[in-house]
Amino acid sequence: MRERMTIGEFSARTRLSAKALRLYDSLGLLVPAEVDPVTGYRMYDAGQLERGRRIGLLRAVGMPLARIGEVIDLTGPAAAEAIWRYWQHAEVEHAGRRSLARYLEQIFTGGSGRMYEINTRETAESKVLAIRRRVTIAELSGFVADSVARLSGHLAGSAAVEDGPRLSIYHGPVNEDGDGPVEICLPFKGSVEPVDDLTIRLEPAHREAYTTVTKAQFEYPAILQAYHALQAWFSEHGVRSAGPPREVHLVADLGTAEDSDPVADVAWPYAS
Amino acid sequence: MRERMTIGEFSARTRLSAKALRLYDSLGLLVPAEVDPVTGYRMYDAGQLERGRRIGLLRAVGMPLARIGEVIDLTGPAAAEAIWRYWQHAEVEHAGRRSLARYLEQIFTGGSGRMYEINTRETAESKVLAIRRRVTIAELSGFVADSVARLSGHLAGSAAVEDGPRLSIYHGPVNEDGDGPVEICLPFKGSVEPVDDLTIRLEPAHREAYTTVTKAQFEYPAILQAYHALQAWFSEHGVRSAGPPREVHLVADLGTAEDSDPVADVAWPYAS
DNA sequence: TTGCTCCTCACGTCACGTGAGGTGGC
DNA sequence: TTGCTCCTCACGTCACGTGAGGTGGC
Repeated sequence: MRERMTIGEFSARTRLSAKALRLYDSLGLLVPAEVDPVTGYRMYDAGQLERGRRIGLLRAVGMPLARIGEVIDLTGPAAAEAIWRYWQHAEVEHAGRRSLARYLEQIFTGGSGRMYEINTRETAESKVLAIRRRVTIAELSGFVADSVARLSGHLAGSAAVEDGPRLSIYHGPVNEDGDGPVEICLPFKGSVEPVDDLTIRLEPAHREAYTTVTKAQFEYPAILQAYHALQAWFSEHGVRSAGPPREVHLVADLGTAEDSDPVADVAWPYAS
Repeated sequence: MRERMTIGEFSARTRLSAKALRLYDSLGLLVPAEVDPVTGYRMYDAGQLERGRRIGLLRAVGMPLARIGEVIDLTGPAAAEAIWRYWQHAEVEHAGRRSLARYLEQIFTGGSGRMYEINTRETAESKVLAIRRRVTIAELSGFVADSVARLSGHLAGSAAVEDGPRLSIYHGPVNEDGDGPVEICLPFKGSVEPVDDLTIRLEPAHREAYTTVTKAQFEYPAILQAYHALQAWFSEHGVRSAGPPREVHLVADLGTAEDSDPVADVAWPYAS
């Protein structure tokens, strides 16, 4: 005979609340071994205790229920990799927040915040091959990589050649769960036909302020520091932004860069 | 003349959404310089941009709006300390999650999980002076410290003496935002009068399984590992818990302990 | 007059906690 | 028969996003 228990006992033995258990049931994440069709009473099997406890531990690590649903039935190396990947993401986010927290201490104590050196330059008008989409933070790095590959692939099969560093232009705010239109641009010389959602346009000449960031400073949310430093610089110098901010890619492949390597300029067009 | 702008422009220049700005207004966190009494249009002052940006940065660090409300008007060392304290808390939490994530990789890959050595022992019946309350995770360490001070203070002024290590007994689950009754107990010899919410009771003799944890393993959520290891041990040995789990304090002052110092036994009474 | 921006509800998200009001099992 | 446990709504929390339906300003 298998050992059966009510939700109350199962709750005590897994340290999950009854409310949480009912939710996991309705989501199909942890379904009682038996539900009385008349009373609706849930009966759990002793063999389900370990699954319940694992769900509780994964929640304590911060994993959302949907993700837990994908992970909970894995075993062996597949399970280890899924958890490791989730955790690496959490580590990167945490490192970004740490960097921002330090920067905030600087700002609030009135430290002149000279952690970012700001320079200015003129850019010339250029033709760009571009793709634009609304993405969330989580999709961003994948979108940039895919887009660069598609755009440079298309250029390679044409009568045009790349001419200048690649750009990510942020037409709206991109943060935790909000999304904004992001445009990836490859400046080129020669001529190229538009195809599918790839467009061709002129990026106008302008004056911009910029600061160079390292790979560690380039991840969200640490990257916000650079934006803030540029905005502060605008205020100090009595100028105003004159277009969406952009990231100017200094390296082709982020994967091979060290945390302390400069990988991009964060640049913002401005006018008096 | 001060420079005034609509919510749309203020939104673009702070990269905060209009929805967020309306929320901050209603919370009194960032109130527009002027609101048209007829149309309800919000007009912001250029001088408010920096405040808006700081709120955005603090949100990106993960600080809740209520906390931001307490911090945003601070300057100098007071501001630095407030941010630092918040961040230290985040660091401790993150370290706990990291430890849990490693443990989960172990469990899921079927690693026998021998990260915690489990032993058993018999405990004798003892008189305890105790205080019990429902607390959340955030209040827990303060509650333990205060309670120990109150209980030992009361014992010091009586005809009794402490007799054995101090206990924290968890009568219900304590986690992120849920709370469970927690009881702090000081075993003693002699006699003592109950006062206010301090009670005197017998802690019964029992057999318990236990594992010793270091200071690093003692913080939530890393501490969940020890509980899980004990539960797994129960399953392996075909026994059942016979009372609420407890933490047996091995050191008087956590503050002076190193991360790798053993500071407590996590113990759980059981029966066949 | 036509877009564009702004306004205020109201509902959705996520993972539950907390009653309310009612019933089953010992 | 009396508590205790269990059940299902329904609403609250947090920090917004996303329409719906309506209006102001150029």
